[in-house]
Amino acid sequence: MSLRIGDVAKLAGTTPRTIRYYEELGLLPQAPERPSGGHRLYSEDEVERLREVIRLKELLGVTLQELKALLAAEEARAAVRAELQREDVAPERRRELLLEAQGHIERQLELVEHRAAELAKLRGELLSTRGRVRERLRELDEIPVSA
Amino acid sequence: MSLRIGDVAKLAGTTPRTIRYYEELGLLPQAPERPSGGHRLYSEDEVERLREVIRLKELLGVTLQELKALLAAEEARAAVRAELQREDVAPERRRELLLEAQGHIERQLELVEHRAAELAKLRGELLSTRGRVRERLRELDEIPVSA
DNA sequence: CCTAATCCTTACGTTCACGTCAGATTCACA
DNA sequence: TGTGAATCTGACGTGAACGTAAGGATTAGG
Repeated sequence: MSLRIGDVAKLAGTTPRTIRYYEELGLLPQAPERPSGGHRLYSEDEVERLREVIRLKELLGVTLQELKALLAAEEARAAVRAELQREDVAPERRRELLLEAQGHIERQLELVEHRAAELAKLRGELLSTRGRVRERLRELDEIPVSA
Repeated sequence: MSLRIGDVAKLAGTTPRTIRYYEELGLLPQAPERPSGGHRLYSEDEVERLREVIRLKELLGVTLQELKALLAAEEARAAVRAELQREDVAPERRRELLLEAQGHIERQLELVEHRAAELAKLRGELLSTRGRVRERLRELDEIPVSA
């Protein structure tokens, strides 16, 4: 049910130190739960969140500070989810939250699509180069046959 | 015709220090040309090469050491191009060079395609999340109309 | 040919993203 | 209830990827 920092680290493929560091930077909520002992306790959701942070970091190649800015999105969405759970939210407020979340998603999408496009371009170049190399190899193979 | 290190840096959007650093690591040929003065002189080709290094670094998110290994590909291809220019290369040697180049390209492709796939996945997730948010916004818009 | 701009090497400094160690505290469990 | 394992908070260490400063040589332009 509740995981300790070491468990979370293993589940997410990282280390306790990294988790504390991310918390210190504000990439993770400042202290999910701290029973009287002072030890951090996490839920499965926190593991997911951490996995997502790591994934974004690797895929987008941004600094942790930039990532923190981007992750305002996640927090906003978490807030939205939490607030939207209750049915008694004023439609106006609902709209506000959703629009904010949408903006953040849009920013992430732009970043992702930009990188995806660059990668696709690179991939295309590599493919055509490989094609040329293959052709030359075929040419080499044909000569001895015709000779 | 021949560019100095500062020109190359500007053209490639980096600094002289970085160029020297890359040369030191072996990412760039150890010293394109050094007339009696000792100053480095580059050609347009070197600028392209440097741009490519920077591009790969950013897109693949690898360390400079890993990148150096990957760039053995470029050097092999450069060698191939140089050697294939001359028509008097033994077909056997030709084949050898081409196969080597092919192997390097294959490695780059694997890396690129892996990252591209991950990015595509992330993009898909973001798109579907955006879709859901949009839907909820539409729902919000409809209620006042029916009321 | 003279001078400001650029370049050289060497070497120390810096930022990021953690690793690692110390000393004390807390937790799991036999 | 004791005890070994895990966690806590500092604090210092580290590797990667450069930045920056010093002191001297070189080059470009008027």
